Amino acid sequence: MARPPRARESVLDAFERLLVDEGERAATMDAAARAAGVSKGGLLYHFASKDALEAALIERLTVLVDEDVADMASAPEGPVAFFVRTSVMDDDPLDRALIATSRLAQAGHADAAAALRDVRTRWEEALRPHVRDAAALDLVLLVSDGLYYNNALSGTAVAGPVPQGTGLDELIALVEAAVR
Amino acid sequence: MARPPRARESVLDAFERLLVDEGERAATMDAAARAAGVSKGGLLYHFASKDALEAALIERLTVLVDEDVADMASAPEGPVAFFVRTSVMDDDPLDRALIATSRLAQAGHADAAAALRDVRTRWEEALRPHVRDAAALDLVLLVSDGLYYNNALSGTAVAGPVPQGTGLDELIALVEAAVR
DNA sequence: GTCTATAAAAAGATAGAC
DNA sequence: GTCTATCTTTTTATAGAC
Repeated sequence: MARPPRARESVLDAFERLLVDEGERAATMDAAARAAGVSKGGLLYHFASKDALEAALIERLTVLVDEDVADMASAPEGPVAFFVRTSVMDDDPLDRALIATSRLAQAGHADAAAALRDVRTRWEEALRPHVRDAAALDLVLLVSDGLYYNNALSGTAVAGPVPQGTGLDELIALVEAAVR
Repeated sequence: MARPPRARESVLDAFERLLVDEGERAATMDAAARAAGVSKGGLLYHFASKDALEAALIERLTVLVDEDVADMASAPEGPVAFFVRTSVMDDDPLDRALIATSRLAQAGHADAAAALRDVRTRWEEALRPHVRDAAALDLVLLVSDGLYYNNALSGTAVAGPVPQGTGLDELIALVEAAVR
């Protein structure tokens, strides 16, 4: 686990990319193998089943969220602003893993849905000390969820209406004023 | 179109229910036919292909959103409060059609994603006159998106953390204070 | 309008060579 | 570790009887 084989990582990357860019239907084992430049047999050496491939993606998400929660706690602009700002997809590894896992959850993968609920709970715990009350906490989390939801939709379609630049700064200011 | 055959409606209802309750993978034509109590051949008389079934669901959503936008304009508590409140799933036809279409979009159905973007644009137009500025409009829409996203996740898994009752009232008050 | 039977394609998975 | 070949199951779709 310390040094995962690069072919294995390539397959997982390709699987994640297919989920994000083309949706769950397109993310077959066959397509993931082809996109990673290996044969189906090669893929199956690293992931014995589709479920194993999906579990590996969820595990990747969990690790990335560990890092994110730590980063959030030490963010200079404060956890709330950091959290809302980083909810806007800039195509970083966490965003990709989150959208990909969301696709699995919507397809009916129970473990993916459970993982997403767990991620949300961890963010909730990290943010609670920094907002006024329960309604304020809901507001921050829901704005973040909304941003992710729109990012998730734009992946498969035309660019979504997610605020960027100045618009994003204004949104953050508005949220901070409401929850502080 | 004035009087759609009831068998046809049963199939569409069943397809929608499978999408919402069990996810896109479970929403096969076979499963929809069985759940509706007809044979596969019976289903195919009404919907010649899976794509036709999906298109009918999207059409259903469009009609329900027409009604919703009209209701919003005449809501006693005002469009913003009405909009946020009705974003919390109470299992009405619009909510179900919206979640079901969202599942298709995440699976990679381009028309479903386009329909959802169109729905969002129509809500945006209806709300714009009732909020202070662009950031306020973003805030309202994102909170709503966040509520739908959480509803969508709870469908396939354990009940989601969506505010209800007093908590919801407080959230609405917070949003209204921020955007008015 | 609804059914059964069947074909055709796609997806997941196994076996064994290299 | 990676490949090709093959098998099984599932899913979509067609044909034609009733």
